[in-house]
Amino acid sequence: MQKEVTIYDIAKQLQLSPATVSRALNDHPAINSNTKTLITSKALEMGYRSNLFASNLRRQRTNTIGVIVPRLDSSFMSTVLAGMEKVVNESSYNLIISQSLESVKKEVTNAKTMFDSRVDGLLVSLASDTENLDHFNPFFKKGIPLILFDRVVQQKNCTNIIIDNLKAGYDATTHLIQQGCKRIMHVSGSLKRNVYADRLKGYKLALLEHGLPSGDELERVTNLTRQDGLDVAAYIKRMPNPPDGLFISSDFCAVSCIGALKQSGFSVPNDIAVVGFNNDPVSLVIDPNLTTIHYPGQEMGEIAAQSLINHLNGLLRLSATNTILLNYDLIIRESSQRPKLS
Amino acid sequence: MQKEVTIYDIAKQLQLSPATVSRALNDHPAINSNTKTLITSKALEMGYRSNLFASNLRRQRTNTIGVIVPRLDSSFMSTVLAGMEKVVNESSYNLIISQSLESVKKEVTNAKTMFDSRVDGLLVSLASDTENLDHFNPFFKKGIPLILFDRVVQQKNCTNIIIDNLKAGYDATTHLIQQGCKRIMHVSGSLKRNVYADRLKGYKLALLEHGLPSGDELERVTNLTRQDGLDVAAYIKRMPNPPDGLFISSDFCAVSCIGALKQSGFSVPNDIAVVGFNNDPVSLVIDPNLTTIHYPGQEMGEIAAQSLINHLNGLLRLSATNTILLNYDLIIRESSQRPKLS
DNA sequence: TTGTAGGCGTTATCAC
DNA sequence: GTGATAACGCCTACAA
Repeated sequence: MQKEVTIYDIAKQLQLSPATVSRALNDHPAINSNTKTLITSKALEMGYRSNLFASNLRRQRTNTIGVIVPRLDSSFMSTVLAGMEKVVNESSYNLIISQSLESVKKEVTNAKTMFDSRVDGLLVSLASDTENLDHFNPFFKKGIPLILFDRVVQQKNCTNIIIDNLKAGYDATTHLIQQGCKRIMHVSGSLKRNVYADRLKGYKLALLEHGLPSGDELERVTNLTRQDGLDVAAYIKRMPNPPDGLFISSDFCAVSCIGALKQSGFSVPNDIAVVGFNNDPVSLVIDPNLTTIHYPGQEMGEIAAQSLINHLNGLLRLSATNTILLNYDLIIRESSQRPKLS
Repeated sequence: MQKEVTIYDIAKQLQLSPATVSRALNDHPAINSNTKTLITSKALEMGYRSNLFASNLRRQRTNTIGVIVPRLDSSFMSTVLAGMEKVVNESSYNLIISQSLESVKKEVTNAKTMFDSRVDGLLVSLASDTENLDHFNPFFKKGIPLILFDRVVQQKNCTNIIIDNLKAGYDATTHLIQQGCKRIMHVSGSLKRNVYADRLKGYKLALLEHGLPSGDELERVTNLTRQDGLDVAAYIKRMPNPPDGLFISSDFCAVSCIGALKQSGFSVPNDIAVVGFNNDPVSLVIDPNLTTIHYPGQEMGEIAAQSLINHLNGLLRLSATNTILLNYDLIIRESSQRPKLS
């Protein structure tokens, strides 16, 4: 365990003061560029690495950003985190990542841990049963910025980064309508979450505009698990008047539902056309390949992290009602394409 | 932005010295238990939270553990990380998580970041193309412990936490043999990684023991992607003498392969019985449900984290050649079950 | 453009 | 069982 090199060691070697070394390493403008290069090369040579803890202690900030997501095991979240990581690495911040596993309780614990770790800011996507942001009050009180992404809640104090889920739901449903569907069912997740509530609204709006039937028996609120997909299929089988179109707010659930529907003798897309959401890799595994909504996780992560960092560096004021909308794509595959009725 | 409460504030209020407060909060044995409760309750009342950075600076350790995984978007990794998180939270350590996205290059960068963050220890699962551990040399030189899990490399200095992949490969293959398969093919991932190399060995061993044919045309080394699954199916279709059993080292790849095989007119399991690996949720989506090997991610994460923490706390010496083996299960589902030939 | 000096909040060492 | 004090390594007024 050799001793760490400090700015004092560099200063001594170069006959300079530690202050100058510190400034040079932080690229302070008032330092002669010659001494600057001298110092940085010496630092490299000596294997110096800056001590974040001393620095953090002194400047009263941690250079750490906390991330709380519902789960890590989705390809979407993985790309979001990759995006955040990219931005954060370039800015010499650190990331602390934790998962709530869709439980408020764990989310509260995570928030507390983040608070105790004194993160400079927080990037959060809410658990499915989170009712409010009370557990983030300590952050608000201290003026620690919080950015919500994907699963958000409208609230002053925090920026939201989302896609237009209402419009996406509308587009998905409209696509089914254009394929000739007359009776379209929607399978949603917890309506506490904007992503699901908004998609449902978009679905309803599309139905309304085209004068198609809607109503409780065509709307299922579930947890969007594999089992829920199976249950929905069973439900459809029991329906006296089953739907000919199905919009499910999650690919994974959609895929398990399609499997069960096929087993029950339904043909997809001919009897029932299906659209999912998220463009999960599993959408390419199922036969027929699943039509779905794709949206850019990497970009969402980058923007969330960048906005937070800009705010922390004083380059951007996150105003109270700031919402950033990203684009999405409807990816049309076999599961929804029906022969044109002419 | 109200001011932070420090041990000085507590000390002043209680007419004690900061030293005593510090000791009490750290549960030092030489402190009167009355003063101890007095101090802790006062600390709570004043909303004190300890400053990790001052503490870290002073004790010369960071209380942070770094984790590098190939990808976050697998249900297996997600449970591993949940396990680590659990242990780490209970021990008041912090976790810094990053993904290499299966690239050595990124893994090297990640390692550097971890080094600069002065993690106390490292938990790593290697990228698919990592050749050696040179990029971890700075850690070895400094005596920073490194634990490898799942995707490991035998090397002095680091503990490995794995399942017996050879035996698992053997068991998977033997299961196919017991189902009556006579010509079994194996689809593997990069043989640089123990997990794939060992499963291949187990597969070969099982074939050898039962006098079944093996050879290059029955062994495919791939990246285990969706496309690789399709390619394998196409390859099988072209084979003059196709296999009647298929052991694929990843569920996701297996599932895409099954899809393509079915499209080519093969029946699974009747023409070809299939076994995957990892018990990914997708194994329950495909029809027929996929037989696979399950192993405990949560436990692997917990053990990895706990071992590291015990080592850091001096409770356990990670000896040079320490390998911890976990159990696994063969989960038999429809994809491999053939009618008994009697 | 560079140097001086004090302090960020803890904890470890040494006293008493 | 408790207190005084000196670091840990860095940054930043302020001075030169």
